[in-house]
Amino acid sequence: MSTSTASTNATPSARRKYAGKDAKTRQAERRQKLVQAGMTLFGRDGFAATSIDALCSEAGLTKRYFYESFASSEELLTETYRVATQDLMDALIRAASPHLADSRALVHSGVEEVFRFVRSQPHKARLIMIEATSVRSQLGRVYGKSYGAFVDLLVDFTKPFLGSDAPNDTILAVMARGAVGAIIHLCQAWLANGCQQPIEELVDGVQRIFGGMGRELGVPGWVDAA
Amino acid sequence: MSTSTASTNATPSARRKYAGKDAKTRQAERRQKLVQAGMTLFGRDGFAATSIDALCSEAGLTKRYFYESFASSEELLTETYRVATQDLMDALIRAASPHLADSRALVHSGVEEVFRFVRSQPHKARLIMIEATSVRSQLGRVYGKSYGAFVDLLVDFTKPFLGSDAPNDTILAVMARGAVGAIIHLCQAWLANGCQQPIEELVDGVQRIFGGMGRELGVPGWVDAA
DNA sequence: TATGTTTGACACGACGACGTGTCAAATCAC
DNA sequence: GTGATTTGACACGTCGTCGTGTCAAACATA
Repeated sequence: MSTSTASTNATPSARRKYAGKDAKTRQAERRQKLVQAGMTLFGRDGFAATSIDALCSEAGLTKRYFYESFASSEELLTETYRVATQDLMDALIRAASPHLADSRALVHSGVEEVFRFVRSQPHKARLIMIEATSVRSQLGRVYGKSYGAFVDLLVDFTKPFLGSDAPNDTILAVMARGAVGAIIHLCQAWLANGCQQPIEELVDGVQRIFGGMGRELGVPGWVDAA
Repeated sequence: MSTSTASTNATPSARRKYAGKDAKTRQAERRQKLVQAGMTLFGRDGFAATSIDALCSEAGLTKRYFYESFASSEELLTETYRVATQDLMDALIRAASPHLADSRALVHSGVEEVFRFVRSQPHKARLIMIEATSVRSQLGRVYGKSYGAFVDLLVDFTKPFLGSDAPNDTILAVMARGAVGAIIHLCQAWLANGCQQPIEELVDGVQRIFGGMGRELGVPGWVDAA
């Protein structure tokens, strides 16, 4: 498929090793390098301002190897976004899971982790929070799904604490979507200002929003607290 | 300025009327047409997918007149965004101002109006809610300012109702920013699904978020209500 | 009607990005 | 060492957009 020579087609010596690595391994490493370059450039300059040549240059590869792994610039963006989102999701779960029983600590640790993530990996964050919303077609669907995953995560974290008079799932979903949106937008504004505002202030504000929602939903830890 | 003939420069006969209209009037009308075309195309196809030729074609003008009013595609986008945002702001104030005394009605009318606006003018909404966040440089600043205006509006609407134990302005600003972000994100998701979900559900969810925040802030109408 | 301005249509060169192709150098297997 | 293959560098043609320029037709004024 790669070369036009019809004779050496199947797998005669395609498994040759280079640098002690399998052909498949090398290919995967190149792909990995491209995704990494995508993190840097898409996150720093934005999708529209990033050319395939620039990506290859950043990855230390040539265009040939770009098209080996991706059919278009947007395809790389989609994969890059997927990886970045997964990273955030992992970090979030890792930070929050020790506090599954305490709703206040759960919110605090989760929210704080998001802002920490944004500050420590601004490129990745920019990709997730800003660049993703803009690009149409392909990424649109991926973004929708991924965004929904965070909403679902929030709902899952919340459900165990819900009171008996909580609203139905539809309204709950709207609230969760709004809550995720609030955090995303705070991150966007924060990034736009170079993450200058102290994290504590942001966490405090978000926690009050969540606190209000917690009261609204009859979550035990919130209803009586000041 | 327009032609290079240095002789007819000042205002010898530049005030000639065409179609019964002043030169300045015609120029303003052309500019207006371009802004309208920007609403349609930027809002429908996105900034990246909209060429200057397409804008001129949509406006029924030629490129000459584009550069007469704008130096670049992004300059038109900025102006288009400014107008669209102003429209939303006006609609919002118009809908909310009859209910300045009743915090519940204020929130309900305001939030409902936003969703109504989005559904009735999806292009404009897409421009405000989605396209604006993506484009860098010029628009970045305008977006920040405009977004801040909505946040300020919300704070202004809220302040009269605040209890004595309300948090300081910094935290209040974070909460307001988050609240605006929640609405924007709900609109984004709503738009992505073709505005299928009933407005009442969205309004209900947002109102519960605001309700929680109202309780958190000690707003009279919210603290005791179910 | 005659004149000069405004307008619209379109052509032009420049530029950058894309996707493909070529070719020599580096590298491994035998 | 020899041959085959992977790799990197780069050239090429194509395309779309940009910004400017040209030119004839339409039109208002005298």
